[in-house]
Amino acid sequence: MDYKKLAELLFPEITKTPEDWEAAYPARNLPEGAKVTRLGPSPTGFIHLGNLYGALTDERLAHKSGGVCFLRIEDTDDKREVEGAVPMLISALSYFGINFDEGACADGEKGEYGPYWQSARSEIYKTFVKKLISEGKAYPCFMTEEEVAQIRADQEANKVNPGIYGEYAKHRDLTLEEVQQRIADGQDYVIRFRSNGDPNTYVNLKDEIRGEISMPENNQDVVILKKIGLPTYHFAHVVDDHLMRTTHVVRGEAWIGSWPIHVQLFEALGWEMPAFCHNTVLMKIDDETGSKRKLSKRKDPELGLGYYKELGYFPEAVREYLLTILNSDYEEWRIANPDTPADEFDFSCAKMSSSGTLFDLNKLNDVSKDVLAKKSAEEIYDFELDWAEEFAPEKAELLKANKEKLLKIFDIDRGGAKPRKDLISASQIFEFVSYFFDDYFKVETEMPAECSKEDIKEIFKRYKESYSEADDNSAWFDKIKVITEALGYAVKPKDFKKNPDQYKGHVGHVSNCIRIALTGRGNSPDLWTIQQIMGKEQIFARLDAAESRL
RNA sequence: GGUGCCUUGGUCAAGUGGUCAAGACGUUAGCCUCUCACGCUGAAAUCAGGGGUUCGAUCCCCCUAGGCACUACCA
Repeated sequence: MDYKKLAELLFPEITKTPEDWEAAYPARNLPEGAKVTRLGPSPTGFIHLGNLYGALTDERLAHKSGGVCFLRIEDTDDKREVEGAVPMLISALSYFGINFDEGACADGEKGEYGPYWQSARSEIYKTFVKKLISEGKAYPCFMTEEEVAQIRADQEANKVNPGIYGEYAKHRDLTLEEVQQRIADGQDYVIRFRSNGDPNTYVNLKDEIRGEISMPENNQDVVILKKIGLPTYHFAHVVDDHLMRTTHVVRGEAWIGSWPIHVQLFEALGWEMPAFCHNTVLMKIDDETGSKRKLSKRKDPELGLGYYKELGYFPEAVREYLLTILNSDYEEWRIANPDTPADEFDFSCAKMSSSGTLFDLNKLNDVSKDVLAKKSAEEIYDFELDWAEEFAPEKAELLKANKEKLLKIFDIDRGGAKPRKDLISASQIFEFVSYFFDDYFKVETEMPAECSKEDIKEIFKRYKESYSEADDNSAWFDKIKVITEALGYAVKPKDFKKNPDQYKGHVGHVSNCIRIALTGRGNSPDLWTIQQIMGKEQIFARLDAAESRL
């Protein structure tokens, strides 16, 4: 068999040589140790937290090392492309701080190693397919999909390993004449890799996250070029990551199984392998079965990135959370370096877990509280406003009309050594401060049982009589104490706890009557501060309204 | 069926042939305190099971179980 003739017969239109492409995409000129990573999504639209989780590894590895992170669209499957998916993907990732140095952009692409859409790289793939054919390392296979399916069915029935290999690779050794004839007959064909692997021989592979992994050699004559003239993932991955000079292939653990195929391909092409990082996927507990499973775009719409944006989580908080579950030493680093930008953390594959992590909303919220506690009132306000303008226009109006007031509200207990940590997300923050606004004020808590209606009325009456906006915090509280004592309540809660029979209640109950009247809730930040923001008019109106509800 | 990966408290996890088996979230007791939050001090809670190897195993080996994934002209 003259393989060169076969190659020429199959790909007469390919005139470029492998050397041409090598020259077109020279080694990158990067500092020592700089990593080149890539994200290779298929353009199917929806993107969820799990995708972000994976993408963050690429981004950190590259940017922490002074390298390059690029975006390559893996659209070799003509059936899956979703309109507008790529711009959506890019903007969602960008919102959460994942930006690419090169590759696909919303309005095209940038960079010297393109095209970055695999569907536009057909000529490149074919050049290398042609090379493999000319060396006898690949061959055309004319079996129809039905034939292949039948072989598989027979194999399963006979309990032998399914696939096209050995005796099942019927077109492995067709003569040049046979190939010519079939093409003349108009038969479709794919190009298969001619595997010389032996499943009884094992290959030892090194994974940056998991260490050494031993797997049987691949013996399948896998398809490398599909009927439609585009490559399968296996071939595209090998060619692209070589030509785009990727140094670290970060991908899901699902790819471990086909790793031996990729190894063979790299060897057949005479290329050096990049480093591999097979990461785990984010899991959740399935509500129905109660067991752990990976995030699904169909079952878990609430884990879509758009959902977090809509709830108003700070992108920085989501990123911080992801970092804490991505690198096991991140949390301790953060405790030791509370004010250092997250980007300075020394992200490493070695600190990644090799078992699937369960998504934990509690933890996300906790991380978010810490992140927000360090923001200024202005930053909180600006974020809140941006969020409202996109998702709740009527709230945006309110926020704009009350900017000064809100800045004061957000400033309560902010910035000190022990800042409040009760702000989580934009939607929750709005809810948290909503009682300041009459349109959103709701009575959520009953008056304390310790206080009778008559007492409450009396408390309000005396409170209004004595109230002065000029009082400072302690002067204000002294007046509360006076009322407390006069009505038979304990000024010190401890006294009440020691002798509950001697008092109707304590100062906490009395002040909570006022708190509930003003905020509708039993819990709130410091009452005096709240009143300074509210102003006398609103305070008195709320007290009167509360009294009328008794 | 075959192959591979994974298995330390409810969750994320550190860790080593000899430890009282870190830490964080959550839960919880208390302190502080006008409520909440913050902060502080405590508490409960973990090495999947069974065999080996060893003076000794969470750690090394084997088996089992469970979870996850791959086994396409999808990625």
